[in-house]
Amino acid sequence: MKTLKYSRQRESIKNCLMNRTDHPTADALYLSIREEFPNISLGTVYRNLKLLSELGEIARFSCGDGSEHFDYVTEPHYHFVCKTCGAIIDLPQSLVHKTEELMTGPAPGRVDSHTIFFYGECSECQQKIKIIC
Amino acid sequence: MKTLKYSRQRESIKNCLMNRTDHPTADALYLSIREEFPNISLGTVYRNLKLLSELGEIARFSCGDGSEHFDYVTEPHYHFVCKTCGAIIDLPQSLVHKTEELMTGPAPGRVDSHTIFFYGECSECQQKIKIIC
DNA sequence: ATGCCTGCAAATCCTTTGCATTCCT
DNA sequence: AGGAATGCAAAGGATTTGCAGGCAT
Repeated sequence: MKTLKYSRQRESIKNCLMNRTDHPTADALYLSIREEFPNISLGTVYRNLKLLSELGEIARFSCGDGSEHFDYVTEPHYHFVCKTCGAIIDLPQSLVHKTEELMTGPAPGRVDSHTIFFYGECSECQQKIKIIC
Repeated sequence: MKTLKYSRQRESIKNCLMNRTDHPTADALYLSIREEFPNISLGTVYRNLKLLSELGEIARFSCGDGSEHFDYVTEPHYHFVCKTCGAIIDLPQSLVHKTEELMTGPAPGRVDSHTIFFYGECSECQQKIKIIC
């Protein structure tokens, strides 16, 4: 079993992630945390995020925008990704159960988990006036 | 409208991708193509894959393993990812229609598309004897 | 005191880009 | 000829890692 020793930095990373619902990247988290710990290093943020996701305390996923995102919510759920502003929004968990029923079908092996990303435009962005270039 | 001038390299990239069902990365494709074009450069492969995916001739996705994968099949379909060997296997298109019905529900905006990744272990890997370290 | 954790910087991996040259049309 | 496309190498962004010193137990 892995031994984890307390560290203020890791504590603050967990807290920061817990208080956000925007699924930040390592760098976004780093920028927030620097307000409390001006000396924290990006490497420490990466190291702890990796550690915590390996322990299953947080979730990690990539939605295709080039960097990894992190989530304090580890229960299975889906995400909506706005192509315009990049927002990542949680979808209700009830969808997961319905989807699981669908794939009890023809999987080429044992399925342990699955993720869904929906891509579109969030309602906020839809309301903005579009400038045609 | 974008003008595309013929090039042997791009032709070979398309052909190579068409003949594979393993959803290669840019680098994997590069290694294959080098057998026919020993002088092709990795940059050219990346440039053409980017171009072709922007034109919608091929599909591009990331499944969380750190690099982008490419697919000659552009019709919507889902993927099964083996956690053990990394294989990426196509799932039947029929699932897509069923899933679309599920999310006509509570999306926080306009949904244009979606992707699903199933993670597990493919039947081949399941059959292999596991060595306990 | 021991060993995990940190900050820093260098290293690595993946992808894009600038430039001079070559290849299509 | 003129404009794309290429090869090469350098640059860029994201993430990991090596190391010496610091902190928790």
